[in-house]
Amino acid sequence: MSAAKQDVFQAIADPTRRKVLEMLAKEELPITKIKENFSVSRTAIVKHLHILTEANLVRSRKVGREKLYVLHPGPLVEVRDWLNYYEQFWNNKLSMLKHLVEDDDQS
Amino acid sequence: MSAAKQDVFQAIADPTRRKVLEMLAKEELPITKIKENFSVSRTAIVKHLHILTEANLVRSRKVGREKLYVLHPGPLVEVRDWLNYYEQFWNNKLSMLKHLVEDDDQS
DNA sequence: AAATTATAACACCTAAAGGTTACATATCGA
DNA sequence: TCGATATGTAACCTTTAGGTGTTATAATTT
Repeated sequence: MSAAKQDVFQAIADPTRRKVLEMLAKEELPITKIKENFSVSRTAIVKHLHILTEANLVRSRKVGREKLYVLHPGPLVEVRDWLNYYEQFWNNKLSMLKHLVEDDDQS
Repeated sequence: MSAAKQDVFQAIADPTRRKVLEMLAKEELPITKIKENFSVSRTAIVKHLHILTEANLVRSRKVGREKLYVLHPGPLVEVRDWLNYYEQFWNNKLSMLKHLVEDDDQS
């Protein structure tokens, strides 16, 4: 009965959404306050908040006429777990894969 | 003079690309071999490889008529650094933010 | 009660993402 | 050299992402 949940990787792909997450990590904020930090419309921000909510990365509660959003970091564990698999490569623990991290990295 | 580089967060947002990365972490592979693991067309795979290349997540070299791809994990550091900022929340180190990780997580 | 403020709900637009088919080119093996 | 194999790429299609503006509803303030 659950609608197709938004993928956390897809949710954090957008720079605006990452910035929103950063704001909500520091404090609980209503939509209007969040919007103040961006040049896009409030409607656009609301859409991003919907996506973040579907990915379970934020939670909201209604207080008076305001809707307050806050970070819910739980799903980020999935990203961390995914990353952990690749840690071994830049940690240089597998000598047979040493060449992968030895060459110059122009990024 | 550099073309707008692909964002690594955007590059890893697609499940197919993540699966490709996983394959290339294990061994260097030509396009045709990569394609065998997916039901999409070879052209689609090539496009994904282009995006991964632009994000500098893979490297390739031509050997005979084959083009061999391999993982280049370097740019993943950016994701790790980004994640590290959020580690504190699920590590429960900031008591004032305890409520963020205490509630049930239905994911 | 009236004016203001915060959010919700639509309808709509454009560009990009992700996919396809078709065709061209290059290399290998016999 | 010829056929099979590997890749490059152009043209096209459909869906979605990210954005807009407008209108409606609910709570607050004066």
